[in-house]
Amino acid sequence: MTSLAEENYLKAIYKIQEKHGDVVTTSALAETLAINAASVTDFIKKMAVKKLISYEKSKGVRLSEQGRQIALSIIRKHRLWEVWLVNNLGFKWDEVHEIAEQLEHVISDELIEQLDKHLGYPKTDPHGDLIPDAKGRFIKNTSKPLSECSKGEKVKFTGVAEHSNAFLQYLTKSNIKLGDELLVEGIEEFDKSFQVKINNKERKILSKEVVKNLLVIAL
Amino acid sequence: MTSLAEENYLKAIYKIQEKHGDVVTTSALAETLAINAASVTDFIKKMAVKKLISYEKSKGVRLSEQGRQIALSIIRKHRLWEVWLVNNLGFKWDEVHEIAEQLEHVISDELIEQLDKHLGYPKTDPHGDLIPDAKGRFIKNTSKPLSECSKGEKVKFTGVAEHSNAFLQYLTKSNIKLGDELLVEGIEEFDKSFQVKINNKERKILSKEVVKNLLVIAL
DNA sequence: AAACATAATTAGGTAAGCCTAATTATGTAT
DNA sequence: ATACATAATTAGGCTTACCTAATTATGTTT
Ligand SMILES: [Mn+2]
Ligand SMILES: [Mn+2]
Ligand SMILES: [Mn+2]
Ligand SMILES: [Mn+2]
Repeated sequence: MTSLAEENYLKAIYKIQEKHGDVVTTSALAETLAINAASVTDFIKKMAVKKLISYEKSKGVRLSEQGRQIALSIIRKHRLWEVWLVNNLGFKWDEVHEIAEQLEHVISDELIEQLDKHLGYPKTDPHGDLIPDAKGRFIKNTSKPLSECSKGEKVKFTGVAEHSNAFLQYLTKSNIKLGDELLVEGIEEFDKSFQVKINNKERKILSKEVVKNLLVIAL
Repeated sequence: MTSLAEENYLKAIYKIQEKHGDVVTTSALAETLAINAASVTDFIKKMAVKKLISYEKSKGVRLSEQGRQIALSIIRKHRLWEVWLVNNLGFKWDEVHEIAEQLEHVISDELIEQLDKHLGYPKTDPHGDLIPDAKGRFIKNTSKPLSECSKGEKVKFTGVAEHSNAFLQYLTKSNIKLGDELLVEGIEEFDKSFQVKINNKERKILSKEVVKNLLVIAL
C-alpha cells in the first residue's frame, strides 16, 4: 500500500519532473510540499528502498516506472474529481483544487472507473489539463503558450500553465473561458503585451505574464 | 480540528450509545474499532481533555454535545455519499459502505451542502438510515422491527437493523427491497418465523433472524 | 470474606512523518 | 587552489496512534 504522504511525494515529484526535466532535487521537493528539506531527505530514502523512486545521494530523485504509475493514478483521480465538482456540483474552476486534493486519495478502482463513466470519459479537467486513462496514458497534446503565437494567428484557448486562484479569478473576471477563440491582432514590442480579439467580439490587451500562461492550440 | 482517528472514535461511540444506551465501555469501543483496549484507554483520555467526550475512569465514556455534533456530521456525510454512490454511480447497496468510510472524512462544508442539494435533499440513505441535516437533526422515525408485528398487519419495509453484506445480499437475492409492502400472513409459533406476502404478490417464509432485522412502518 | 474472572488501566515501546540544529557536500567566485 | 554560498545530509527529538505485557479495579461466585 501507498500512504497519503507517499502519494503526495510521488505527485510532487511527477509535477516537478514534468516541468523542470529529469532529476528532482531535495530542495525543489521541500519547496513544493512545504516540508523541511531534512524531512524530505529522510522520506525519499525510504521511498527509494520501496523502489518508488531512484535516489542518488546529493543528486536527487526520479520516479521509477511503478512510482510514475502511482503518480498518474493520483493525478487521474484528482482531475476526474475536479470535473465532477465543476460539472455536477456547480463549483467554479477556482474552488475545486483543495477539495480534489482530498478526494484524490480515496482508494477504490471501482469508484474511479464508475466516476469516469458517469462523467462521460472526459479527456480534460476544468483547467484544461489532460486526464490520463486507467493505464496512465495521455492523449496527444499540441498546445503552446499564447506568448509563442505571432500576429494574425487564430487559436483556441484550451488550458492554463498557471493554476493559482489569482490567475483563474483574473480570467473569470476578464470573461476569458476555456474554448474561447483568440485572434492575435497585435503584439506590443515594448512590453510584449498582446492585443487579442475574443470570440470575434471583444478586444483585450493581455500582459506578457498572462499570455505566457494561456495555453492554446492552432485553429 | 478533528483527526481521522478522533472522527472514527466519535462515530463509534455514537453508534454504540445509540444501540446499547448511555455509557460506552472501553471494551465495546475496542471491539467495534478493532483497536486494542489499552490503546483505547489512552485515546479516550486525550479526547476527554479536548472535551469531545466525558470520561469516568473504569466506567466508560459518553459524547459531549460537541462530540455528538461532530459524530452526526460524519454520519451525515457517510450517508449522503452512500446515496450518491447508489443513485448516481450505480453501485449496489452492499458495495458502498467501505467507500463511504473514506469519503466521510473529506472536509468541506461547501462540498457536503452542494452534494445534499445535488441529491435532492434525501432523507434516508440506501439502507433506510435517516440522514441528519446540517444541524444534526433527524426527522421523526416510527419504524420498528417486523418481528414486533402481529398477524394481519400490513407494513412497509423501510430499513435494516443489520448492515452486514451477508444480510444485504440475502435480501437482494430474496428480491426484498426498501419500499416493499409486507403483509404478515402468519407467525410460526415453534421457530418464530414469519410468513409474509410481498407487494401483494410472492409469499415468503422469513426466519426470526431475518424479521428481527427488517425495519418497517405501519401502513 | 476470599477467590476468581473479566475489564480497564498503566508502563514501556514502535513506526510514520514531521521538526531544528549541526555537519558535510557541491559548485562558483576569487 | 582557497574561500564562500548554497544544498543536502545526519543527528537527535517530537507527536500521533497504535502495540504487548504487567498491574489494578470491579463485579460475581463460592
Ligand atoms: Mn487541481
Ligand atoms: Mn485541474
Ligand atoms: Mn454505511
Ligand atoms: Mn448506510
